[in-house]
Amino acid sequence: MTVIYDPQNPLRSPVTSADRVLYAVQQAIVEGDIAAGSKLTETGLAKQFNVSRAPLREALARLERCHLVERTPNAGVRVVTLSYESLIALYQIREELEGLACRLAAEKMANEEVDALSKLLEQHLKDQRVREGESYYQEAGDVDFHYRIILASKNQYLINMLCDELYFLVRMYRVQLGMNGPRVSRAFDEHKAIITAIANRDGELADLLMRRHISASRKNIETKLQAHKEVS
Amino acid sequence: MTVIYDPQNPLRSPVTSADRVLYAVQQAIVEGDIAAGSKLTETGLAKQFNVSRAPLREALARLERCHLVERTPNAGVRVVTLSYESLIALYQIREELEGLACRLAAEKMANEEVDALSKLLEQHLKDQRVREGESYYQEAGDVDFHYRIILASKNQYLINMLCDELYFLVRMYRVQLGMNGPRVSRAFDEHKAIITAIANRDGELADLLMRRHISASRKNIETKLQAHKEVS
DNA sequence: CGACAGCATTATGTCGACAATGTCAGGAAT
DNA sequence: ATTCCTGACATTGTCGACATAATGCTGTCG
Repeated sequence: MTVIYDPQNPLRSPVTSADRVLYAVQQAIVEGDIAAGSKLTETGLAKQFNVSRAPLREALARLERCHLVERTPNAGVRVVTLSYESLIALYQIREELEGLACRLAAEKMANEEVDALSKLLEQHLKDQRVREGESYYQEAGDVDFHYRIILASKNQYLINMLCDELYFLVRMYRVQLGMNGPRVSRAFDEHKAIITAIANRDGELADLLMRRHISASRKNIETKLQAHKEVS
Repeated sequence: MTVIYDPQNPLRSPVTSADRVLYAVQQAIVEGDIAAGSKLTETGLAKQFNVSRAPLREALARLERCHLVERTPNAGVRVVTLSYESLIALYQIREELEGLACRLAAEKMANEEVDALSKLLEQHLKDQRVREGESYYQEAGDVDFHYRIILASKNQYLINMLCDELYFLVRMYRVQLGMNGPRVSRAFDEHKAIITAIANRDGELADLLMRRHISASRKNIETKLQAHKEVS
């Protein structure tokens, strides 16, 4: 299985042309450089990236896998549009799966890993760039935290579904709606509580806290999305 | 998004060569005609199905998506092998996601849909072929029941993940380990209880019952897998 | 006898071209 | 004026061939 987020390959160095194109287009979609809802033509993208349509089609297929584009047979692919319904649907699943991930992590994480994660969090708290609310670092820190717990679950399907199939979409919502508000410090406290639960090997509590954390995050995005819709 | 199990297209009529090949290979893997763990070569399969490698590669990519094969860059694809760890991992996720599906179905299913599902179940109970334990019909009936609930959740990501990405693997375990034992009647009772909970709009209970139902199913398969391993 | 290096073979990755399908604008008929 | 048909255009689906990387064999060396 091609794991897009490969713990052995965190920098995602492309081994093939299709990888290169995938990473580029993926980022462009997530960050809004390619507008949501716009149509992607194979020939156009192929020219743009100086590759033939074969690797490009593979890249599109993999974009479809992570729900960033939708394909209709004989018609083409279109970048997904952000909507209230999709956001809710996405976060409902995140609650379940990341809750499970927490429960499993509480069982399987080595003490050293827990310490490392705890240190990572402290480091992010001290990091000036985070405190100044620079969106990118904050985003990266949060994603890193969630990724580590998911990976610690050691459940291959769970890892694949969350890191490869859902998280790009999560990031798309957060980036495009500009999630850099006052939730930062509260999120840190929530992260801290989750780690503590995991350290205490209290899977049930870790599960509950993660669900609440994600639920709070969802509510936060909901308000932004509301504002976003009112503008457009 | 290409929904492999399309409620509008339950017979999965192939619209493209890639579809045709996909359906054929998918079934062959699920039913064990292509052995678990065996290597699939693009050229070989292309000749076998009288198509070029382009649509075949797409079919393989989609097989990868539903976790039936694993691809290593520049090395090829290999049919997955059944293992205890994978089975557990798979069912852990099913418990969470199908539990969620039940909860959502209890909210969103129309009364008519609940009645229809209830009737479907009664019909399966009466069906002679099911009572005689013919594996295929029993399998189909169970899958149908679960599919309907998942579809009733109206959560696109949930539907996609369960019906398109996980259920072929679930079926692979069941078919290849010969799940046609005495669990049938108990499963029917469990299904019945789930429908009742949904009819009563008790999402919490439906969730719990579905989790237990899947857990029981897992334990049932675990014993078969154990026997399977001891033989081989 | 075992291990390693080099080569031949095979399979995957990529390419450009053709075929089939969908899209859209313009005109004819109602 | 609106609807339907028609045909040209654009885009996707498929093909065969070439480039490149992995696999397996063979012969040689330790």
